[in-house]
Amino acid sequence: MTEPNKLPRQEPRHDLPDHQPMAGGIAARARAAATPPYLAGLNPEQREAVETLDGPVLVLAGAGTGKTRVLTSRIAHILSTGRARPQEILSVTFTNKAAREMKHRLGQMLGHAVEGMPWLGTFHSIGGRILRVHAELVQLKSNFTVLDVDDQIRLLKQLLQADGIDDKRWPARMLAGLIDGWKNRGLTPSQVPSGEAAVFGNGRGGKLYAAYQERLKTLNAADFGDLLLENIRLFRENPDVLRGYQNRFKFILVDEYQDTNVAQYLWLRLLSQMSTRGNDAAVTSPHRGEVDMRSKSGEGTPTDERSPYPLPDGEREQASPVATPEIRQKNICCVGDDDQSIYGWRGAEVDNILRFDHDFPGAKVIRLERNYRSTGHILAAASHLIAHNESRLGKTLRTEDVEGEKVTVTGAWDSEEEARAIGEEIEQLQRAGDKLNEVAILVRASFQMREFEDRFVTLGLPYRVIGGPRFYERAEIRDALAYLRVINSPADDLAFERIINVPKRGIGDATVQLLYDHARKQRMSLAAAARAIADTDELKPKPRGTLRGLMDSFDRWRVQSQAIPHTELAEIVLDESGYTEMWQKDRSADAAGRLENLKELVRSMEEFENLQGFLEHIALVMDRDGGPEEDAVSLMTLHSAKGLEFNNVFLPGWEEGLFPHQRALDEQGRAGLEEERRLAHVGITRARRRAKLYFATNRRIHGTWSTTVPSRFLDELPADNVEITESKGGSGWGGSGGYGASRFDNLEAFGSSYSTPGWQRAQANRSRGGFNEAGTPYGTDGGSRARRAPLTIEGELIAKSTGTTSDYSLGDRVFHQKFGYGRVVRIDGNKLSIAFDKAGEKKVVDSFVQRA
DNA sequence: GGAACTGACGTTTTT
DNA sequence: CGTCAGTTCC
Repeated sequence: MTEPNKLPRQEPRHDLPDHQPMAGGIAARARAAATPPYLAGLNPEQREAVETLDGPVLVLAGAGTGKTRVLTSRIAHILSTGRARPQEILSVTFTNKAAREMKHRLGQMLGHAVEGMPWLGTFHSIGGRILRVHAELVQLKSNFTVLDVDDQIRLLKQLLQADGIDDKRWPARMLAGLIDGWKNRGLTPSQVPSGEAAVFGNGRGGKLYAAYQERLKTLNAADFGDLLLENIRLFRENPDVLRGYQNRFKFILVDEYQDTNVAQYLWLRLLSQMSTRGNDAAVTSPHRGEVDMRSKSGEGTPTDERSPYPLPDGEREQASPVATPEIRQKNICCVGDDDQSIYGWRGAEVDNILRFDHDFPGAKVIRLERNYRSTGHILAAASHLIAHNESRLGKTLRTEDVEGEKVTVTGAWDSEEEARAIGEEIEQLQRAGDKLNEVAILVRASFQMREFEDRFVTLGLPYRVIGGPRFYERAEIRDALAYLRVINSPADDLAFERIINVPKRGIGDATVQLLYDHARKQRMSLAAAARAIADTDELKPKPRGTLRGLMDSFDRWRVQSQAIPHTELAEIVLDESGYTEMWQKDRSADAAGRLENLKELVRSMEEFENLQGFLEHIALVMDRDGGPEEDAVSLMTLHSAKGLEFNNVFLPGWEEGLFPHQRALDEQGRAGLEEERRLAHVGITRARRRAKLYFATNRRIHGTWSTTVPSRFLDELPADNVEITESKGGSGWGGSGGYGASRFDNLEAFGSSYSTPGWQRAQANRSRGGFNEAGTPYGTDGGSRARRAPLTIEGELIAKSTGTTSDYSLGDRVFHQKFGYGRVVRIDGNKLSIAFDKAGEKKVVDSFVQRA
């Protein structure tokens, strides 16, 4: 497993000599005659998916059916039958995590490291690699910078300003979103439909996109979308280059195919065609039929009108709906599950997987339907639910596991009670000996997490939040990287601008503006302008001196960078720039974590040969993950739960408007609803032994309490596999509603089942137009016991055991990793009530705070 | 350069 | 209602 917060190893270079001499065909075949170990234990479908090497293959792998196993076994099979050498296999995933997992498992399977699999990686890292080799063909240099979202937006802001566009009315963020969307769909500036380009900035959207692209070239930079889009352009404009890659890759494997966007599809399409000499068939566009699967329901929501593939002009097929047979498809194998496509809102096209056999004629479709994860009731519930979707290829998951416990549905009065009930159930599981690591709470929206965090802090129940900002998105990491970028590439204006006054050194907006003007006039980089200005008297002495000092520092660092190891350089830079000091002085709650992150950054640099190599990979390859494996409940969104599994899964918030989310319904109509339903399906199928669903009758939305209606998804569950239970949190919701068509779907039906004092009290509160937290003291406080396990968020400690018993007294000033500073206002055993300066009053177990 | 105020916003998130 | 970013004011 990866070490906590470690970067993955540097991707092996693709020009390594073959270190693994492949056996010739005969020997390999002889060896394959006996069942090789990697095939043993596969079920017939899995085996077929592994052994069908020729032609396009789509493996529809339902949740828990051994998807990764099939992929890795297939690679092992290709290698050991001698059909291809490691460097002839292109294997793409979406996330670094998935890529790492595959490398890891492949290594285990083959019994040695997979250094020889240079083309196993994410779409973006592979696209980026190819782009670096041929950078000059797309007007870049091979050391181009990969911009993160923040850089992107700052760049766009500059363009908007230069164009005199009010960025209140037309925010840069919005334009970034549009451009991203266009790139996801494989559209270069000239290919964006004019109507769409017009929606931004009074018709200037398209021009801005073009200007942005141009500016990127000047800066020798590419954004994430470019890594694919420019790759596609590279292939289209340079058939010989494309042919080289087509020849190289004998086999293509794609993971999570249901999440591919149009650009990724186009890229795969280009690479998967057999290279054809002397005719450009190989570089023509993909072939798409006219049938839109989504239209089959005849539902007329306007959102369904959007064309499934707005291909650029000249790319559209005239009449032939099917790919010309002369274009032979390579051995491409896509693995995915249409029922787990949950990234449509981000450009993923479920249609890619739904139309696979159309796009890749003659494709063999193999269904993996045997689930090795969940018990019978859970699987039945999930299957029944997802069967309500129309746009799906259809699979029937089955298990040979026991029936197990039924899926439970529990109603709670409000979200607070929901959290309390779940907290208690978790404690009960814990008492019964279950590991907290085997417990997950999966929420639809991250705001739901808060209630659980508060509750767990009170209970002293260790938890960790999965997701949130990635390592390289953190301000301190980007700042540090910016320094290194400027050293590496003095013309990196974006990086220079980022740190010119970080830490604060008295170079204000006025100075920066002056630099800008000068840079533009003289057509030079900002850093060059800074140097020039520092030699004139355009600036007051103070900023002038500071600026000169900064430039001198960069000169010095740049000289040093030639002589000393890059990790050492990084330490020197962080130290001499005053950056480390800035955080050391900072008294805020997360300063310590930031310093820790900086250390981790430096440590991670060791994995790379030099600064340049580090910078080239960092934007693409760096991610969170790992973290100490203390026993703790996992708290995350449904989206980030994909691919994970737990014995016990709690699914709160199953209410109309929240889940399915109103916005998905409003903006995407039926397609949106179906994606939400897939999300529900993903959620339930994460569970091995227990899946527990909850809904709250009242939830605070945007500050005001509103009454909610249980999710329609609850009604779509099969009665036989579901048990309706009473909330253990107190007032509870009686299960008297019974089964049938409207178990949950109308408020009266279950509202009437309330008869507890709690409900009445709340009812009274509601008639007053709302009620506060103190007004809803339902149930009892869960058994609170101090636990000594440290808490982590993404590997950062948020609470540490002090090892001492409660010896705080009233009025003590304390510090809490999550809530910051506060004062003890009440003591109840080992539980303290603390009035936090920022977070308000909270009950906290004493071991979670330290003296300030 | 930092505190204090104001206004907008309030799903999901990888690379 | 609460947060956060952006702005203003000292």
